[in-house]
Parts: sequence; structure tokens; C-alpha cells
Amino acid sequence: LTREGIVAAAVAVLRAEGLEKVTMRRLAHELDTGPASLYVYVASTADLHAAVLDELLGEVDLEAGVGAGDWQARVTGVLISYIGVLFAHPALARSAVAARPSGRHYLRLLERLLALLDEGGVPPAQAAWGVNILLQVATATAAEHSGREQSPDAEVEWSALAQALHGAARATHPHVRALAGSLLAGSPQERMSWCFRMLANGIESTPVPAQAKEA
Amino acid sequence: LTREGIVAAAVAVLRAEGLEKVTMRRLAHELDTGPASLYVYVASTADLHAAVLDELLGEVDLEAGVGAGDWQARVTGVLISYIGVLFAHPALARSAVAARPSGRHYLRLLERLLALLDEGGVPPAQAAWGVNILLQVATATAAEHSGREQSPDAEVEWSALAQALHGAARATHPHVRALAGSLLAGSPQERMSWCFRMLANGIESTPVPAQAKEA
DNA sequence: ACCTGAACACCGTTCAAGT
DNA sequence: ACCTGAACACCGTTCAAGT
Repeated sequence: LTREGIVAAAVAVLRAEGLEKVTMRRLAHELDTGPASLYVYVASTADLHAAVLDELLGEVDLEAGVGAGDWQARVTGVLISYIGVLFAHPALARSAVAARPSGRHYLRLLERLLALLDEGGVPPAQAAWGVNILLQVATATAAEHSGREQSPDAEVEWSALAQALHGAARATHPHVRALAGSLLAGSPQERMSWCFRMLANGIESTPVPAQAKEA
Repeated sequence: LTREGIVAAAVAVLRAEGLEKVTMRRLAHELDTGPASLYVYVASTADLHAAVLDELLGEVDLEAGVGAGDWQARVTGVLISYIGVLFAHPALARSAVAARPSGRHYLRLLERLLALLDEGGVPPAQAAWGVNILLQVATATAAEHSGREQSPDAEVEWSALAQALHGAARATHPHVRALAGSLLAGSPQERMSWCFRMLANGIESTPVPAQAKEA
């Protein structure tokens, strides 16, 4: 019984049955012991899920989009690969939104993104704050979309939104009414590409406050 | 026993003890019945939490930042008010990341943000896609920060990250090493203000693909 | 229709006691 | 030090049976 063994078993259960089944009791059963035994190596369920997340992050393709011309496309490529990895594990994406990861694969991803921003000539202080938002948006996007395909009432939720938007009263919600089409328009791919280009533009052109440059 | 009564009881429990206690069994106990009875009015725990979220959204101050000069400051004001509301209920913020809300208070917020972007002269198609990202970032920010103060090991997690960043090897993680200070710099307020200004700049200056303008 | 008791199939975490 | 049985205090959801 080791931490690595427990995490490996957790990843196996994740791939086979999803994060919902990655529980202390289930893992204990898998490793032929009782749940109490795991607490010697793992602080809590949250700790375990964080370890599983970092393991998965090893699959992100850091060279994605290297063929493409500009640095913005390369950043987009890496982040879309990151989203792809999280897409495969809906619940993990949701847990990643609240987590403050610091594992080795997370650091590797951070280093790569900072290198790409540097290549693009983005001022370092802006790159530092910007990379946080890039990862935050990517994580949230994965969490949001993965909510869709996972649960059976996701389709219901989506059409409830579409109905609410199109049914908004012209008198009280003129902008929602006028833009209902645009709000729902575009494929996920189109929206993600636009989103990351938009973020790159914003990060590139928005200076941070002077005193925050070195702290 | 009505849906409104159940939601009202849920909000009361949320305020008193947090979302973790807003469970079917607990609410049933509160309303002097069995958990099975609630399923006549509420489809699932997720449905219940979504209803509670929309209720809370009624507290967002849509006029925040109206004193300030430019539209960007007004958008930032509304979103910081939104973050403030979610901050008070950590777990709700996390659940909001995956949810696709469509309640009346959510629509009211959407309408206000679209109006502010319109005032700012942002092209409608860009405003439509942009408002999604603005709300997504605000929600994720609340979820992230609320993770901190809530759990006792949040401080541990944070210092683990700080250590990882400062301890990154110069050879393998040169950018992380060089920017460790900047990555952690700034107050939450400074970072949020920068973030929303950055997003406003990006949204304003990044055209959407032609075919997505009307769909 | 609406309501409910009881059951099914689970959870995380702690702790005293053992090896 | 490491491991464990057993317990404490819970969950969501379903369904047959009642009113």
C-alpha cells in the first residue's frame, strides 16, 4: 500500500467508471483493505482527486498547434488539447475549477504557456496574470460542456435556456431578445477559437498596474 | 407543500449552514415530511440547487459602478457585485460553473450586461459571445476564491503552489521561475479589475467569424 | 394526484484496538 | 509506524402502498 498505488488505482477507476466512483470506500475495496487504511497516504477525497487530475494533465499535448503560424494559434492549440483531456472526464473538470493545482504536470503546462506568451512578445507581468485567466477559462469551458453530455437532463437544461432567451419579453429584455440568436450561435470549436484569440488580444494590450509588476 | 416553499426553505438552510446541508433529506426534515415527497416538486438535487442559485442572483447590484466614467468600469462593477454574492456561498459558486442557468434573475443580469456592452459600442455579435465569457470568468473566480476561505487546508494548498512556483528548477522551468513573483502578485481586487478590463478590451477588438453573426 | 414508509445502495471520516 | 473493524452520521433516489 503506497500513495502511488492508490493514485494508480484511482486513475484506473476514473477511466473505467468516472470520478463519481473514485471514492475512498471503492478504492479500499479495489485494494483489498478498509477505507481507514487509505488515510495514511491520502489526506482526503479532495487530495485524491487533485492527484488524479495532475496525473491526467500528463496527457496534454504541449506541441499542439506548432504547425500554425502565430503564437496565438499555438496557445489555442495547447489549451484545446487541455480541454480535450478534461472533456473525457466531466466530473474531474468540475473539481478542477475549485482546485489550486501544483503538481508536476500542471507546472509543465504552465511553463509551456508562459514560453509561448514570451515568444509572442507579451510583457512578462501581463503574461503572468494572463496565463491564469487562460487556464481558468479553459477549465471552466471543459466543466461547462462536460455537464452537457454527461447528465440525461442536460438537453432539457439547454432547451430551457434557448426558450428563455427567445421568449424574453421585448419590453423588459430588449437586448436579450435581439441577440438570442447570436448568444447561441456557433460551434463549440468556433467559440473556443474566438475566445482564446480574444483573450490573447486582451492580455497583449492591457498593462497591469505599476506596483504589481514585481511582488 | 409547494415548489416555492421548498426553494424558500432551501435558501434559509443555505444562509444558515451552507449548500452542503441543502439536501433532500434535510429539507424534508425541515418541512416535516419524508424525502420522497419532495420529488413531486423538484426533479433532483441539481434542480434544487439551480433554483436556489437564481434566487440568490436577485441580490446582484445591477447599478454598481454607475458613478464611474466608462462602460468598462460599469461592467466590472456589476460583475464584482455578482462575485460578491457568490463569495458568500462557496459551494454554490462551484455548482454554478457547471450549471446552465435560465431563471428570471439570471436573465435580468444578462440583459443588463448586454445593455452596458451596447452602450460601450461593442458590436452585437461580439457582445453576445463576450458576455458568456465575462460571466464564466466571474463565476470561476468566485468558485476558485471561495475554495480558499472555506476549507481548512486551503492555506496549505496555496503555500504548496507558492513553493512549487518558487522552487521550480531554472533548467526545466525557466519562465515559471522567473515569473514566480508576478504569478502570485497583486490583491484579488487588482487582479479582478485587470481581468475585466482585459476582457473588455479583447471583446471590443476581436471580430467573430462572419457566419456566426446571425444563426 | 399527491404523499409517504421503507428500502436499496451507497458516502467520508474517525478512533480505539491490534500487529 | 502502519493497518483495520466497526461505528457515527449521513447521502440520493425509487417504488409499492396508501389517501
